[in-house]
Amino acid sequence: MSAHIFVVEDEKPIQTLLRYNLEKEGFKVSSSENGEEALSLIKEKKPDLILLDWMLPDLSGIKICQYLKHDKKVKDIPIIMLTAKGEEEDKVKGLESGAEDYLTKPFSFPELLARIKAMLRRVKPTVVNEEIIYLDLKVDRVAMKVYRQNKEVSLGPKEFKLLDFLITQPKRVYSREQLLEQVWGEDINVESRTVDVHITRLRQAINIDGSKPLIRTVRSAGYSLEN
Amino acid sequence: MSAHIFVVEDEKPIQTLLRYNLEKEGFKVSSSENGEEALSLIKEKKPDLILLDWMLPDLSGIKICQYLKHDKKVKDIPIIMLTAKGEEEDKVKGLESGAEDYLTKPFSFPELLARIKAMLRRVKPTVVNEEIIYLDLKVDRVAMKVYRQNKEVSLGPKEFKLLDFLITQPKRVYSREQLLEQVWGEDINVESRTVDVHITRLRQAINIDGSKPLIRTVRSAGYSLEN
DNA sequence: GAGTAGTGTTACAGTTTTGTTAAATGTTTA
DNA sequence: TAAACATTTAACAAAACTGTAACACTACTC
Repeated sequence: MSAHIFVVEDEKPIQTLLRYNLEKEGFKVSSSENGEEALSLIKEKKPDLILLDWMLPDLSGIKICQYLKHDKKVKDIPIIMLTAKGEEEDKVKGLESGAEDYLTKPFSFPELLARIKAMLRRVKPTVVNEEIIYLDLKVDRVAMKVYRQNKEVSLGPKEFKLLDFLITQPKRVYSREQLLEQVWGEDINVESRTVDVHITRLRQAINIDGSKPLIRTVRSAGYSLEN
Repeated sequence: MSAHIFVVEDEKPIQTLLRYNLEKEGFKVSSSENGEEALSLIKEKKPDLILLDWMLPDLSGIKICQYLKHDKKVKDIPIIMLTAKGEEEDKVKGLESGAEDYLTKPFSFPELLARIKAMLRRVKPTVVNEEIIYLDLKVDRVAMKVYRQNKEVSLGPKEFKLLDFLITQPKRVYSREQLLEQVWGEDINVESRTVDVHITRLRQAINIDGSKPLIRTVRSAGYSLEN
């Protein structure tokens, strides 16, 4: 259920505060301090929701909004604007340029949280058919199924999560620590060798015929999904 | 674009003002001055959007909201609350009870209009299928009947709701929490194991012959309607 | 009022999944 | 090449998860 939220906010303290609180609520958080960077990161990461500060040093919020709403790949990501107090004009413009909601600074975090939840609740059914494909491997996040060469393979929960995470950025090498944090959870305390064992199990599970292993070991660094 | 907007507002002058302005914008407008009437009219007319005053003589806005959001037929109609100034608490409650947005009185009409447009733009045309068919399973939402291989099977209310929800997106895996929220209701407090028991009962009920179970268990995740 | 259907909870058994350990295997370095 | 280091794998016991029967309770029906 953990949704991914992208925060565009140039004021460091606010950004930190938002990140801290959102992560405490179990959201995955990415952020950027300027518009240009935000645009490319958003297209790369495809978050589930965007918190967008209206006043930015380079691009204005309205420009970002318009830009995002004209890009097929990201136009359905809901945007909540954060505006300075009393900028009536801006709110109207913002909503007209495609933002889904706005909040006036200063705002209470519970209120923001309620808005975010309301938004995600409404939007989530739209996010159907999340399928990720890499080579002959397909992960269907909605049905929670994995296919290799169009044949379904059965994975245990951990194996599924592990693969699901690895496939989001194929070829990228993740350390055991990163995998533990992302797949197992930060708090949990598990030997780092455990990752190895699960990697082995995952390898066996997705190894239809005696073809390539599909998971690369990078000595003294970690693993990546790759042939 | 003529959408149909329903206004629930007990203060006559405001209602008149809203109606006048909305109609000038080309919307079709219906309205009601009290909660009870509103509920039945909304279910009858199925508007595209609801403007809901938070302070009403009989039912409170929050009650209306909850009521509407638990009624399958109207729960997807977006609601914009109109709250008195500074009722922070109310906003949060409102959004949590299912409202999509709110506006604080006094508000400017352009702003309201922008909100309405943003909301309508976002909301997908709700497909209210009267009959949903998946494989040899048919759910008739109007008659509240379920057929398997054209033979009627009798389900209890909960089982019906459960199946009705599962069939809206076959193959999609729902967690026990999601099922509790959607089928039982958010506020209600029920053990999550209860879902298991009802799944078992539903399985037995729709299992005409000794064929496939039609409901898949996804260990550590939830259930999906699937063979 | 007794009888019935529908619900929610609990307990138990059976199964799957998981983390750990230790030995085996592989790779780099001096 | 040997020593040092890193990864793979099998085995096993513990933990987690699920299915279902049994039971209690409620709300209705006749």
